[in-house]
Amino acid sequence: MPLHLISKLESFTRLSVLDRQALDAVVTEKQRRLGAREDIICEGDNPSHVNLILDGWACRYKQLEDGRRQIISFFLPGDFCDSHVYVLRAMDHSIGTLTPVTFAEISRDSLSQVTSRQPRIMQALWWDTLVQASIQREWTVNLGQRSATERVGHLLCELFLRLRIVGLADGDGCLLPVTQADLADAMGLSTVHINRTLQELRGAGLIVLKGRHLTIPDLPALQTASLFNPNYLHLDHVGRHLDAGTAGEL
Amino acid sequence: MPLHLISKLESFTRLSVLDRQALDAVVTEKQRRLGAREDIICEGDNPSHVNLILDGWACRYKQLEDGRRQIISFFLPGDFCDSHVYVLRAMDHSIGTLTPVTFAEISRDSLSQVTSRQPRIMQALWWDTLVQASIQREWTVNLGQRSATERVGHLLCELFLRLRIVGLADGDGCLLPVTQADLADAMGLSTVHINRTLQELRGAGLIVLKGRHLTIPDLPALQTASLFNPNYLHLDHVGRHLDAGTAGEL
DNA sequence: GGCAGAAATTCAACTGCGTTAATTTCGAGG
DNA sequence: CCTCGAAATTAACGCAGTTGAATTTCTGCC
Repeated sequence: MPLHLISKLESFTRLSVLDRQALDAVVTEKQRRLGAREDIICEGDNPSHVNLILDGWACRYKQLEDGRRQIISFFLPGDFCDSHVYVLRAMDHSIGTLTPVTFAEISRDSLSQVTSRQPRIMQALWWDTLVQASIQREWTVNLGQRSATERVGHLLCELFLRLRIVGLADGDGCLLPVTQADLADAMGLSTVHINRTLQELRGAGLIVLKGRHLTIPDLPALQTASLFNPNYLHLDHVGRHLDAGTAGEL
Repeated sequence: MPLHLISKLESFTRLSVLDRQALDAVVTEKQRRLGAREDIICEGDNPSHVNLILDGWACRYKQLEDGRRQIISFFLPGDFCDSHVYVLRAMDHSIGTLTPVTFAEISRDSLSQVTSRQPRIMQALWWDTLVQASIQREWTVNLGQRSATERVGHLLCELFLRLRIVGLADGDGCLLPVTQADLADAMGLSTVHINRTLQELRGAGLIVLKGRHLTIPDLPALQTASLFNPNYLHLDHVGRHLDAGTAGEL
């Protein structure tokens, strides 16, 4: 049961075997797979269920009438694309894949059944939802205040830590399966300048980026250079669990 | 009972007399008042209750170590500052007043009691929460893609419409009780450039801004100029209710 | 009505990032 | 191994927005 979601939720609270089984059942119910650069759901659609990314990277994005595109958030394995969307009448943005993606379609009923029967899961999903909102706020700060270098550095710190809690980091590195154009759309910069910025980070020895693999040889250094403060990811519980030696290697 | 929150929620769903009474009780429980430029709650604090703005303007903000400040969102009368914050261990941002503010401190228990007893309220608060998240996403687009003029125009459209659904607009205008420095911190621009931008919008006849009062003589024109699409505010229900002649003038 | 501090406005010099476009490298498929 | 399209890289030039500082206009208060 290699469920990234579980590994993430367990960084917040401990789940019982029953909890895990319940989650597993919900996720197994209906799965879909898409190739890279396809839409999972489009602006204007009427959302009927919740999507959970199981494998691959996706993103939320909006396209302005004149073609400009903003990537609003990245979805990594274990991320929900909007629990509770169905309260709203129509999607105000689209969700698309960046790489080939496997995801679970969870019906409104299944989800509310699990959460009402397993209060731990309810609590954990709440935590996850709040963290996602917090990440969105941090992006506002990132786009509003940070220079290009700080901004990109900050994003790389965030993605690395997020991948780490779902068990997708390898030591001091991780996969970064997106193009520089994608990064540009996310950071509100041009591709040319993203390229310049990455060179600069490489030149300063803060990152090693070859092909689709990112290494951060000195995370604290990159964090400092990017004015990155991890508190917004609310990982405060993680340490304790790892120390207890229970979660961590799921 | 001049509760802006109620007027907002009724733009989403109809509330019963009981619903309204319940909300009123919760809000009356404990109220506080602060002057302008004070903090309601600070980064690092452990949140114990939910705050609801009753009167005045506040904002969410983050301050970087080197002093740069980003306003992450504006809170208008009727806005909740994070339902469910208390799930998290510590605030990752601060909430401060921009004008003198009256707000209600709602305890975790009171809130969960109301929502469990009045499902309509639960549903309406969910809608409100999702709309707030949607606004945060739109700010990401705003900061990432729009030019200074579009960006400021977009913000003014948003604030006007948000004030309108809580009954605080007067025809084609509303109060705008914030300084240009505040707008600058929200838009990721310098005060100098905010000033230039406002001049430009004035020059184009898109806004009239005198003292603390804003008039938008031709809202569709400002919307077009700002690439503003109101769908992200999810007001789709409002029209129907107003047509029915029930809500609107609360 | 006058004073003090805050807010708004204006100016000029400067720069970070965008734009356009050309060139090189990479990766998947034949 | 070769080819083709996508992605990455590089360079030159322009502009939107910044910085710092000075000036003017408000606003609240005595």
